[in-house]
Amino acid sequence: MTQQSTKTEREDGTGQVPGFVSDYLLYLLAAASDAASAQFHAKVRKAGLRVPEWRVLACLADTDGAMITQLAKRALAEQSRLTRIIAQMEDRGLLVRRSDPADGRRVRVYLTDSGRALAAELVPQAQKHEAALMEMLHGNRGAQLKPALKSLLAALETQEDRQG
Amino acid sequence: MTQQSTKTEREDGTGQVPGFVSDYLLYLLAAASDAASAQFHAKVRKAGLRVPEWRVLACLADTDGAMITQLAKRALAEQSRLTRIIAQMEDRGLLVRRSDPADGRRVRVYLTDSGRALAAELVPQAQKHEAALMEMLHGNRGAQLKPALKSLLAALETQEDRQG
DNA sequence: ACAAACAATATGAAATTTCATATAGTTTCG
DNA sequence: CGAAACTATATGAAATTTCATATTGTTTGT
Repeated sequence: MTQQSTKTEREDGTGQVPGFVSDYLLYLLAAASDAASAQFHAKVRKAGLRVPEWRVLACLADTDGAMITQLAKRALAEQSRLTRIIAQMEDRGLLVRRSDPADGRRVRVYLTDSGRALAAELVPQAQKHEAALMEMLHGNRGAQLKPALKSLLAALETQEDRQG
Repeated sequence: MTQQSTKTEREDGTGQVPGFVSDYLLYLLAAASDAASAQFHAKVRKAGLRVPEWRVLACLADTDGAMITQLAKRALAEQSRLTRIIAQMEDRGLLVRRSDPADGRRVRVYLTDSGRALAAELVPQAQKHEAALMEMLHGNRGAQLKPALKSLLAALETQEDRQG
């Protein structure tokens, strides 16, 4: 029996209780996402961006000229929120919006040189941070993490598609 | 440039590009967390709770009488935000706050009968939903997901501890 | 070609979140 | 003991987010 304390609670910060939450998949996902992102997100903020802005930047670095709706999905933000984030980023000169000549409802978003420069600075930092994380998981089950997550995402997308 | 497709874009909703983001661990974690939670969080809202409130409820179902700070960590919310969420939940009669007799700075939070009843309704629903998710991943790499996430969390906590 | 249905983005207004800091209680140590 | 340092929670004020819906543009069916 390692710790059958009669104390009311543990003093280890997270309040390590066995319970439901600690083994609940949605908690593990959210907590892991939070914890894993924390350090890098601090760098993002030092670079003058908030997290959703960084996400937009990264998405655009991958796919310049994306539509608002696509960006919202990819950057995990609700559409009206994304519209305003894009507006702010445009004000700061990181990107420009142009309506799609082929379909006037669509607004396409393009990085400016300044935005591209910022992306060129942050993406490698993100990759470096990711490498450090993977390194940290070495020997453990790190190698299985990404494939498992992709698998989950794929399954969920399939499900979504079936449901409309 | 890497992108030699002549098409302006893909039409599959997520804008499936190879790119950086799609294979980036922090994106996979955040996206998986989001997507996996979506359905259940809809149920939570139908039960009249917002997501952070549900988290608080679940945490308290595990560890009644937790402190604000502990709850904030566990429910993945910033302290001042949690304070206000707790206040709202108290107004709704889901929980009560009592200051710790042993240390007057601490506020301990206890579920009321009403709160406990709600938890007793939602926790099994969460478990059922989780089971469905795990089921969905069957044959895939589902079995490895939780251990991998726990491993990541453990590694990150260790790291945090080292850094203070 | 027209109206209805649909799709993409924008926006007002209320609610929430954040950030910095205030407040209150506790521990440390000279 | 008493002051300084610290810890836990609360709060004001600005900024952001959400929700519902408006606006604008496109497609479909007749």
